[in-house]
Order: sequence, then C-alpha cells, then structure tokens
Amino acid sequence: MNSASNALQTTDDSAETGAQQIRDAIRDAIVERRLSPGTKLSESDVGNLFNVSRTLARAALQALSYEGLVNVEKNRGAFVAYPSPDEARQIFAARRLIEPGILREAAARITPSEIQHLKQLLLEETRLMGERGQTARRAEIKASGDFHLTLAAISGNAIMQRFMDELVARSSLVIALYGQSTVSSCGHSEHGDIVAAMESKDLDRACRLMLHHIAHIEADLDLRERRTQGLKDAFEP
Amino acid sequence: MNSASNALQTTDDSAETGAQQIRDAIRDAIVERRLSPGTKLSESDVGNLFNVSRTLARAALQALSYEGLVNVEKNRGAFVAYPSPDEARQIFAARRLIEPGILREAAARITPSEIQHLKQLLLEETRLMGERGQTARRAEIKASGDFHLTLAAISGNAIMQRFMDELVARSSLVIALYGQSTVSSCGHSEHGDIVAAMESKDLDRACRLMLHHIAHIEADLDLRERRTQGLKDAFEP
DNA sequence: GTGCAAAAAATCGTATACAATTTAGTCGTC
DNA sequence: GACGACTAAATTGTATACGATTTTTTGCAC
Repeated sequence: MNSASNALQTTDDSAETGAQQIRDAIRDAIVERRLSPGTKLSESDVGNLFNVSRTLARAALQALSYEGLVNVEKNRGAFVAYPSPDEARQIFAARRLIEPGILREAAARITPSEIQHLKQLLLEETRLMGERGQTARRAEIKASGDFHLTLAAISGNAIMQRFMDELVARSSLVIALYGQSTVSSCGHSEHGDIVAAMESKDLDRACRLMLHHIAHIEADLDLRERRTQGLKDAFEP
Repeated sequence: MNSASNALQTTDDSAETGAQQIRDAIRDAIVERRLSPGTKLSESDVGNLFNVSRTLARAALQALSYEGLVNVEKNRGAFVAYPSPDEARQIFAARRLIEPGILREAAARITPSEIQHLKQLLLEETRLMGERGQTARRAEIKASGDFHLTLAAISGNAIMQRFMDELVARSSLVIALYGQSTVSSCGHSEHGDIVAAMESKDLDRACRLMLHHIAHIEADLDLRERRTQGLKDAFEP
C-alpha cells in the first residue's frame, strides 16, 4: 500500500552483485577518511584487493566517479577526489539550496516513530562526541552525515535522497581536506535544535537553523588552495 | 585566474572515449523520444549498433542507469526507464524544490550576454512552436529543457547543473509517458515571463513564475498507471 | 488442446587476453 | 654532470571467451 517501498530503494532486488559491493566498500573507506584525497586507485590493485578481476574494479571506480568521489582521468587512472576550494563552495551552496526544502517535506511527512529514530541518532551522536580515538571520530563523522541523510529519507523523495547521498559524501571529503577544528565537524547540538523545531511544527525556524548549521560547518573550513594541489596543477596542467 | 574553468566541466579533457559517446547517443535518443520507455536495450544489440564490444555497451548502459534513464535488472538486461506515476511526482517535486534556488543564484550572477543568450533560446523556442512535424516537436521538447539547463549553467554551480541535467532528462521521459496535451509540453510564454522578471530584478516574482511554470507542466500530466505497465508486471513480476 | 518438465537458446556476469597509451628508466651525447 | 631520445615496464582501453542465469522452445503426459 505504501508506495515508499518502491521509492526508498533505487535498485529493485539485491545488489547488482560484485561491483556494487566493491563500490560501497571503497565509498565507505573514502567517507571515513581511510583513503586520503588524491590517492591513486589502480584498477589492478583494487581488483587484487577484493579478489576480483579488473573488470569489476573498473566498474566500481566508474560508479564512484559518477558520485564525484573519484576522478578518473583518461589513460591515467582513478584517484580519490581532491575537491578544489571552488568545488567545496559549490557543494555547500548546493546543500544550502536543497536542505531547507528537504526539511520542509520531511517535516510534513514525519511520523512519531521517525522522530524517535532521529532522536536516537542524536543520542548516538552525542555519545560519540564524548569518546576519544580515531575510530570514534570516524563514527562521529558518519553519524553526523546520517542525520542529514535520514532527513532526506523521511522526505520520501528518492531522487533528493540520492542527491543528498552524494552531497554528504563529498562534504566529508571537503571537511577532511579543509576542516580546521579538531573537534566535531558537524556541530554541537544544532541537530537537536532542528529536531526540536520540527517537533514544535515551527518550520521556518527549523529551516533557519538548518541554514545556520550548514553555514557553521562551512565557516570551519579554510578554503585555501592546498600545496599538493598547486604542485599537481603545476606539473600536469 | 578563474577557477571556474576547473569547475564547469566534470571531466578534464575530452570524452572518456567510446563509452561516453555511446552513452550520449542513447541518452539523446531517449530524451528525444526515439526510444520508447520500456524498450529493451540488449548489450549485444547496443554493441553491434555502435560497432563496439559488449564491454563498452555495458559501460554506457550502466552510466545511463546512474542517471535514471535506464533500469538495469540483474541477469535480465537494461530497459529504457519507465517512470511510475510516483517517480514522476518525485521528479517534479525535486524540480519544485531545486529550481527556485537555481533561479536566484542565476539571477545574481547573470551577465548581459547571458541574458541575450536566454532571449535567443526563447526566440528559437517560439519558432519551433509554430512549426509542424515530429522533428519540430522533438526539437521543441529539447529547447524547452535547454532553457532550464541554461539557467542552471548560469547559476555557476556545476553540481546543481548536473542534478538539473538528470531531472530535465527524466522529465522528458515522464512527459512522453503521461503528457496529455498534444501541443507544447513546456508552456506558452512562461519562459519569457521568467526572463522578464529576472531582467527587472524581481526575484520573488521570477520564483513564483517558475513554480507556477513547473506546476503547469505537471498539471498537463495524467498520472494514472499505464496498462502496458500493468500487463508487463502481470507477466514478469 | 492444455499443462508441466526438461532441454536449448539467448543474455547477462565475470575473467582473461591483447592493443594502445602513459610512465619510468637507461643510454648516449654535449 | 645535465639534458634529450630511445627502450622497457606498468597501466589503462577494448575485445573476446567462458560460466551462470534467465527465457524460450520442445516434448510428453493427461
């Protein structure tokens, strides 16, 4: 009865086999910053690493390039994306443009159980903020993104959800490159404030908080050209 | 000096060879409605048609699946996307959500020469509206989409431009399936009104017109399940 | 003639092989 | 010793080949 069952999953049945799994594994590695921007992803290496042929490795890399997480250069290979400051600005401009709309749709459709789910995410987030260690920070980054992705899922629009998937993943790359503050990339209790505003049906306030939140993340960035990037451009323009 | 040169084109140099060209060719055929929704795109057939191996055909089809223009079903093959009424609603919901924001950014950055370019597009559009024949109607559909895509290009955000690329292409599929009016799918002189509002710096009015315009397109659709779809589902569930 | 089961054909999933391009290394010349 | 051209290694681009899954056809029983 609920048409969302059709909308929530992009592919009909289980994964398209092999390539999909490899793509997800590499994407996780990129988003969790275990793969640094600019790292070369040789097709042979990826294939050997996952015990598959170069065919599947190549398919996975191409898929990642469509999401903007990997750049494939003709006859040169695939590299973990190294977003330029300008790309970073575009990513956040896109989020400022999109997320308020998603928030409004989500607020209009949200159910009590979904509110509960969101609150649980917030608890997990604050818990991770209290812990030490790299793994905790990685989990925190992921949880922070999951908040925005869950909102997109609640909005019920599979297309916007996919767009947000891409934007959140790329945001993680940008924060890895240009983030300054050692602490939480996403912030404070701003997520909680947004949920509170949604609960009290104050949509305008929720949107304002969301925009403020995104601006806050962006303000923590130092969007100056990195040396490595400059060097690369100097050698291979 | 302008870092936009890096941002405006997703791929650095010319096409990734083969697969990219095939992808574009098939995409054009889909958008121009020379390939009907639901048509099977066998890897072998596509390969033979373009005189390439199945490898490249497959890569092109996968690329199209990432754009939502074809559905690849595991072990069954690729088919020109057959958007469900629900998907159609999501596509237009996404456009309503995104396009006002793009319009605002475009209005803030637009140059006189770009205004001129837009006006030329409008002239071309009205010219095509006056002509008869399938080819003219195809060109009209394309021109109508180009208006929205040009706006996205002017906004200067390559990411939003890509999102709009996808949404406009999929909209064409939806209109092909569910459009009712035999005449212009996109409408009247609404494009012209939007440009006029932009020129007079009346952003709020421009956004209102844009939303009205999108609603107008959607209102022309008959979003009922098509029989063919039902039959197909009955035979191959 | 209808319905089901098994075999044949077609199609996709994946691996391997070869050609083309790039990159690294080497040798010779200045 | 530095620079440039040539050769060799590595990597990507594309094609072909083989195994797995699906679809169609065939054949038989009822």
